[in-house]
Amino acid sequence: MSKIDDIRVEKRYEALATVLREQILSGEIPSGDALPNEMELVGRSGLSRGSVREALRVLEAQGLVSTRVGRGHGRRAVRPGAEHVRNSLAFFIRGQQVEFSMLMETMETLEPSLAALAALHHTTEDVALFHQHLAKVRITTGAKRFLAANTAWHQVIAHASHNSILIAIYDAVSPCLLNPHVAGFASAEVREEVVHAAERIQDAILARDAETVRRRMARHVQAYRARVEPVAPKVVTL
Amino acid sequence: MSKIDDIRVEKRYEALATVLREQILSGEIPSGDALPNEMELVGRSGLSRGSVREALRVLEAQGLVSTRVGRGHGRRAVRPGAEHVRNSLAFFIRGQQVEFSMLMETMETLEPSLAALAALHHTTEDVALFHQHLAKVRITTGAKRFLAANTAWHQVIAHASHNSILIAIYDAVSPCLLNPHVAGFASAEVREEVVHAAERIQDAILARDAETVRRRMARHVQAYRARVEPVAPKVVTL
DNA sequence: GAAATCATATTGTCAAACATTTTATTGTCG
DNA sequence: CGACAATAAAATGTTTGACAATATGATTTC
Repeated sequence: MSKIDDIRVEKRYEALATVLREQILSGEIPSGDALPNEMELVGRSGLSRGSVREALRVLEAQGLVSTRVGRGHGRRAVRPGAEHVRNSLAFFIRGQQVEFSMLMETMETLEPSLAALAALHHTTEDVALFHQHLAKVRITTGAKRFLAANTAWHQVIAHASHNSILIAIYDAVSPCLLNPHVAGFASAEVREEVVHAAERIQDAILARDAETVRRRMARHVQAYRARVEPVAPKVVTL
Repeated sequence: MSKIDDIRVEKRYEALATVLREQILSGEIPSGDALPNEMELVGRSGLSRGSVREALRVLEAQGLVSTRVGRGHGRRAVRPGAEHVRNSLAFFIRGQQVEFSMLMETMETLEPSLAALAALHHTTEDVALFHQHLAKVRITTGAKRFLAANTAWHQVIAHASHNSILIAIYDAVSPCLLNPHVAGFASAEVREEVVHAAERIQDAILARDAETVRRRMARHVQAYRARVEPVAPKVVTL
């Protein structure tokens, strides 16, 4: 006998969710447009209100609709954004008890590429942010605030890549690295070293020299890892 | 007046979902364990069954619980896995009308790193799969099947990195590149070139020479991009 | 015309029943 | 005693109907 296993009948609310999801993702219901209200969907689908609500709840959890109560409101279709990717990645990282070294590998993968892409794609608005944030890093002295400023600069670089997929991933992973590592930035020496590296990276970005950017950022992240990994907990708890 | 805007009262079912989600992610309810059944939760939470069900539906959509009906079953806690990340990334890519060049940038970021990590972390089981899949690529001639075999080989390399974060992302993105590009692999010349590149990459992986692997894979992916991008549609439709 | 009031549309919540699915139990027959 | 069939039970799925909460739109009042 061949597999007649796992036949999983589709539940009614699932079927409705699937239909609506397809309409949203295909653009048949454009992003921002109102969905039919619950009673309307009850009428059209033949399901009860409870089942309709479960379908809508699923879509909401998947980031495809947003809900507001009150006259004139209701539910709108939403294009799933970076926040949602961030969420599910965060669940993954927490749930899988991901090791710190794995996060660092991910950063070593992402940051050089993001910076290289920033070198290629950055705009004049990006440049303004570069200078603004690097200046902030230069003048910040406290370990904790220095780390925050430095992180913000990295963020700005990442966003200048204008690659929303990589940005979404970066935004999901980078917060996981912030907790315990303040200590590594206590000394003025280390801070000066970091500022110097950032300046050289930013210079190369402004010169649109992608390969130099990639090399320098790779070294920078490796240095960060070498400084932080001995102190960091093995498993990320978030 | 400061912001008293967007006060968003938390709905009751949301509150319950949050509590249960925290219990699952923290490991208080270990993965695989049964959740309390609906009536039990009704009793404990004071909510109605409908609200309890909406909470559970949300968690299910977030990949944190699985449901089976029938005596002896019910709901189990689940550690959110790669499939869920894949899903939400797929929604993002579809919904945002991502450009093809952005996908290629992502692959150019991921593949060299994945291969380099595979060089460092691969096991003997991985090696067996390497040989097996590369052999398949060598002997496959049809354009379509060649592309499939080649993709499978890349997949094996990626998984040998043993970095589940990067693997999840890779698995989400790589299927988006499969549709239209079969034509690029029609000629025997191209196929031979690809096989040769794969062999050299695999040799370096087996030699655990990560930097050589990274360089060769980077070139390989760039060549792929150069071959495919002129033919590919600008926006990914999936 | 501005402010207060009321009406209405929409989602949120509760309650109780019945349907469906799947296992566990029991009972019957050989 | 064991295999198989019938039945009970436990869990989620679905329906129906009502009322609560919320936020806007319409109306009245001054």
